[in-house]
Amino acid sequence: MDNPQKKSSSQMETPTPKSKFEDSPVFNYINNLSPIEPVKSISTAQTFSSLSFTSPPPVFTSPHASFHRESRFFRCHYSADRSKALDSKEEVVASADVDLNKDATLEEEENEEEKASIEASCELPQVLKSDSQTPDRGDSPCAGDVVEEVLVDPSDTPRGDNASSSEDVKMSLQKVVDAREEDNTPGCGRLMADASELLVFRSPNDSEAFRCLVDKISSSERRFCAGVKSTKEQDISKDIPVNGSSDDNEPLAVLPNESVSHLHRGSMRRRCLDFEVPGKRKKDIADDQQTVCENKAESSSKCVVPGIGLHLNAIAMSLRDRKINVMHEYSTSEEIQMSLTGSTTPIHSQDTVLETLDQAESEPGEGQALEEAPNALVLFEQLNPSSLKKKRRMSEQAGEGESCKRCNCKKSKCLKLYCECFAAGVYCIEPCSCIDCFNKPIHEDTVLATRKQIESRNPLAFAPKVIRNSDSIMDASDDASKTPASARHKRGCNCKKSNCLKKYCECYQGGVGCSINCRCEGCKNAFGRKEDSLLAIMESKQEEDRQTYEKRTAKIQHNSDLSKEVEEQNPRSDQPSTPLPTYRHLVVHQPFLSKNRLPPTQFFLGAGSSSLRKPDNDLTQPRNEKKPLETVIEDKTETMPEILTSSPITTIKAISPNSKRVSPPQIGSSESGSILGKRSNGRKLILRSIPAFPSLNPNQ
DNA sequence: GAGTTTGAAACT
DNA sequence: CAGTTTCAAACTC
Repeated sequence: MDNPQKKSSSQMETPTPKSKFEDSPVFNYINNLSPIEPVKSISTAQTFSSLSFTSPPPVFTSPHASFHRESRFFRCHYSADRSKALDSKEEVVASADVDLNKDATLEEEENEEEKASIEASCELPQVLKSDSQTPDRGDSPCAGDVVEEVLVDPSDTPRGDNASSSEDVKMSLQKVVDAREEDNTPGCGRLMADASELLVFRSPNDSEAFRCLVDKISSSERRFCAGVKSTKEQDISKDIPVNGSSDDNEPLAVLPNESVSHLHRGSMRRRCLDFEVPGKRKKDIADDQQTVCENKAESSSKCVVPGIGLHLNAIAMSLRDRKINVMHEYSTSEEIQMSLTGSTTPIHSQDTVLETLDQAESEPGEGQALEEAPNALVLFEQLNPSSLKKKRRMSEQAGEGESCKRCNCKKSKCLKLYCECFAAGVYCIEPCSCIDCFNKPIHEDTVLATRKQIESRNPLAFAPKVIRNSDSIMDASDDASKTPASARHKRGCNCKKSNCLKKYCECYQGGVGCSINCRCEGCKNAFGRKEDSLLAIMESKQEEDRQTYEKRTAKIQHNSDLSKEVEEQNPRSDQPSTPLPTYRHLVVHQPFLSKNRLPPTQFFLGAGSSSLRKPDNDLTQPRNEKKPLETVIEDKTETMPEILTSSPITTIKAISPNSKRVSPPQIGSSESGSILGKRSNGRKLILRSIPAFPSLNPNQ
């Protein structure tokens, strides 16, 4: 803690380069906008890396799916806080230097206090425990641990008192900074950065903490952070520099405290905490607002949310469930916002984002994860509700006496998805009632290996089970988004007896309606029945079809008119005489598409070709159908102009899906009798005809 | 708190 | 891929 020398020595290298970045307004701006960037850049840029990198991939990367979502989310909050921070940024830096000494003296005291408070809380034990339990990692203690503690702190502190909580956070941050100063360990910086960002996101209240952290960091690494950090709170002490999370590539010093954890562990724990924290926070908030005095509840609240997947699922559910009530209980919108934006979720999201990012990069194939990410707000909702849910559950099950209960595994050793903690990507903690639990930092290797194994089996095993439709995805089917079931369960449920009206149903539990993917029987899901979703899809499909049809017809007519004009103007012997070639050409193109993707039957049935698409990833069939259809249609429309230009009108007519409308009697002359016949029916016919073409062409 | 029900996860 | 078993949460009493 006391050695500025160490830090200075270790940090010296980085500062100069960083300062450059920091100086650039663009860099700052980017940082403000997306916390992810800075962190990532750090990790990559870092030379220390090994540690920093190792941490992310591990077990608790599960949240990956939410990547986009979170990024967006962050942006929102971030921007808010950051804008403020930007203003004060310079001040902060300056102040940081000044405060550095001051903070150092106070840090130890604060640390002790924090520890005490943390220990008191349910989760805290876990963190500390993990540290103590896992001496093996002790080699590389890093700020990450501290960060975790910090995160825990907020949750621990009763929410009612924002100021107090923020103070705690601050304290913890300072602590982190101190530790960091002391620590030379490389790679920790990243964690720090994450933590700082997380904190920022966490809640407006925490901003103070941020500042503190920044101050310290800046003090220790002023050059480093100077440009980067940023967020300062408007109201509260502006002097405190907000830390640029990004900054901290520097090696972190080893933490003297027990709390100091190894790098890996730090990351692991941090994640765990992240998940939990949100829940805690929310719960705390709710408690505070509802009843200031519910101390017991606090403990339970601390225990909060188990896992991402569960979170997501449970969240929505909990929201709509009773938990919603809790939300409403927030006296002011501000509070809600705080809880949503600032408080816990952000942290999750942060981690999630990072993890997601990593995964996304590593796993290009997982579009789902990205798709899932869509709405930060949604994520919030999900996360918060889950926390609420958890809270409720804990309070109910555990009762007040028991702090927090989480999993209750007896045979799975908490190394299977049966375990809520494991599934959520978090370590089991004391509140868990599990037996022979291996889901602990001590068994990190085992946990990672198991997780890896499970992921190998199912890459999305740790992804959120409930997928919110992203805008992009939804675009085609806005209707779906409008429907109550804009979000869907990843795989759908398989309920037989619960009618999707109980939490046995994952869809219901996740607060989402059942979808095509569900194999449930007698679905009565309050959030949307499977049948409803089907109907909605059909309707949307029809609507789309109608629109596309209209568009097409209009286009076709327009094209036909043009072509006619062209013909009249330039009567060519070539093309007019040989409509077939062009025709074929077109045909080939279209047929190919249709052939590959759409079975003729589908076309017939699904008049609404494109509309079918369902927002959710799930609808395998609808999606497939839709895609092909869309492509076909587009191709047709797009190709039309070419055809027109190069070929006679007749060909165009024949080709056009709308041909029936265009209804050119002339075409009949050409070879494609079959085509014509098909054509007569309009779109469907055309599509159907498409497949035939390929075969014809070769022969001819 | 114990027992039952339920459906996901895991296994075959 | 389907059927069965295992598992732990959700639920009931």
